[in-house]
Amino acid sequence: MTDRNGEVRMEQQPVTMADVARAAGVSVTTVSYVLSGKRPVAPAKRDAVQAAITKLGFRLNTVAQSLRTGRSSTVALIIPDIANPFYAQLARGLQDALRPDKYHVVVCNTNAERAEELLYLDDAVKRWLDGVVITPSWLVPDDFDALQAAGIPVVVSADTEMDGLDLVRADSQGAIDQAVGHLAREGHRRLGMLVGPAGTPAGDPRLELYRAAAGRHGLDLPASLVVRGKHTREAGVAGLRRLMNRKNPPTAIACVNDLTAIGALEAAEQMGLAVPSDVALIGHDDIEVASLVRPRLSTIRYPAHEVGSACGRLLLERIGGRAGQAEVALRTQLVLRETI
Amino acid sequence: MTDRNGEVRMEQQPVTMADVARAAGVSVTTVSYVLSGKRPVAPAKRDAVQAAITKLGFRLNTVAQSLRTGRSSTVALIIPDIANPFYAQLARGLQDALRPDKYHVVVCNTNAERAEELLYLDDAVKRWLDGVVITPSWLVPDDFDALQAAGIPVVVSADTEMDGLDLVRADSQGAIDQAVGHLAREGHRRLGMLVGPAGTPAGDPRLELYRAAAGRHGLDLPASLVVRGKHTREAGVAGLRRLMNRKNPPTAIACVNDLTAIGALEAAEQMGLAVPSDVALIGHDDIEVASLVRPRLSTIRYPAHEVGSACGRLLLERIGGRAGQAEVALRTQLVLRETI
DNA sequence: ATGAAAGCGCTAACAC
DNA sequence: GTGTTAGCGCTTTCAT
Repeated sequence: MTDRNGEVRMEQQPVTMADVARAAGVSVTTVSYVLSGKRPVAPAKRDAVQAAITKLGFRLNTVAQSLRTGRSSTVALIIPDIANPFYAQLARGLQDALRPDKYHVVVCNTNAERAEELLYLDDAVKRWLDGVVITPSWLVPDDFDALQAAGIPVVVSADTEMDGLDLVRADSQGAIDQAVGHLAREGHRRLGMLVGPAGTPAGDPRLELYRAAAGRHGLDLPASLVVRGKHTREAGVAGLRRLMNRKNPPTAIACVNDLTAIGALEAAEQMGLAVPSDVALIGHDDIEVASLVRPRLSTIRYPAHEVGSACGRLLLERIGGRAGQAEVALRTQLVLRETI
Repeated sequence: MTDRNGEVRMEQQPVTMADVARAAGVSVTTVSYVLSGKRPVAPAKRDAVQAAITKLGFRLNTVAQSLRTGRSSTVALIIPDIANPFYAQLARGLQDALRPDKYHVVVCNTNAERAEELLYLDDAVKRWLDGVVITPSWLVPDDFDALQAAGIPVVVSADTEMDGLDLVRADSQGAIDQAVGHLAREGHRRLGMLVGPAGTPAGDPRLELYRAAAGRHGLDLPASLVVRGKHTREAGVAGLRRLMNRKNPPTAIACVNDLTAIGALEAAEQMGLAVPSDVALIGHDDIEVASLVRPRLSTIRYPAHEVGSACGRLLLERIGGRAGQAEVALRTQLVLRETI
């Protein structure tokens, strides 16, 4: 390699503990213990070691440490897409919770594909990661067997329980009920929904919640008015078009998240439909853009950053060895803006 | 730990290569080579090894591999904040470029603080990361000496060259010139700017570009009209307020990025100022929300995803051992919407 | 309070 | 084509 002046430079040999020990006139054991503080060291030697460390520019080799201890100080965050603002916020929350303990977090994008999810789980055991937090799109509990066998704690962030795994969720039931109640009062009778694939954590739970609320408030949410798709803006535009082109379209549409709702908003505008007078629209998550679009999106606030940090704290407990299954449920909240 | 049924379960011993070798009746060398393919192995033994691997559920221990080879297959992405959509996009681009090679990327949020930046750089050498891509807020070339000494490739994503380091940038000069030209034609004469701290890669370059363009087109960009701050929405609202409360306010404001521009937009609305008739506003980056706010934000498109993947490709080259300094410059482009 | 030494699981000379 | 073996740099038991 070349340095800043274009001259060839040797890569320096890394300085090891043995080097420090030699320079300080002590054993590597002593060096190790001044670093870890796990056993008392005579002040004189302590100082000698510190001096040698700074003089030589020694840095503890974390991978050797990991090989020895079996702990890597890194956790994986496995999500559909970091470019989705919801997950970016969640990632931030997780990292904030983990930083005091100096964990690294590697973020893994699955594009909501099962193969990718599996691959990253496998990676986690191969790399001896200390934990994983995941928002699964297609995984079932059995898929985590290898992790469990390897003793790697998993916390899942999802709406719905995954048999035996730690869970961080937000309970949207109350907020959804309120939203649907509001719709009913506004005179809506036919509700449509844009949601994820059937049979997945990303598809069923929110739909069920809306279905139940619709029943309670006397709205119709017929199967013909639920359209399945990805959780993207594009899916939102496609979804609204399909719904509003039905012979008997809904007057209100619930969207699985804000991204799809925003797509729906665009599509409505393109079709010349006014929101909420021609179609009411409701999102989920309350990502930042929700309040930036016009009309401002009514949505169900799902606190991504808090979810992330809750996942982090739970993970830390598990890594620390505290066993047992936990389910932490965050508060969700209807935020009424201009689209319903 | 407890398994899904609540029963206590032992953590299984990891299966090692030695186990596989024993089961297959070969040496660990052979196992290693069937895995790496770095030397031919007799088909019969190959099959025996494969069989043993699947039978025992063996997984290569990556950290042992790293200790031995000195390569960790992970790189760091060091940025101010993953919750900023621009960086989230960049992260995605980087990951997409790196995935075929199975690199892990750990994302590190610095909050644009020098201490954090330094800390993560140090981490990179301690963990023997294979490379780092960074958008520095405060670092100077000397800060990278330890990485260079350790032979860890660095690519920086910034507007301005950092002496001796690989750089991925976009050249905004042309687009900024166009934007300012447009402003001049619209009759603007006093231009203000919201920008980062002086003396930093986040502060100076874009300001200089605007200053030069202003000069060329006969606009004034006096020091009294440049306000320094963070690159956040909040800084945007504060900034616009300060500027528009001057005795002699600007008629147009250039913002260092879209987030601040959006903050400015909000502040303008709150102050009852119409955009662009009372103040024209221009952003930078063209993150997704730019086209979602009303009025739609005119901005300079800086392709985050492409930048990220360019960083990834460059890093791969360097890790592969190709030396030399590169500077890749992406295309930037004025996108005219409704705010200027 | 300190040190010697045995590995953690793997790779890659170096023999054969 | 295959195996033996010496480490990579650290932690930690065991002895002193």
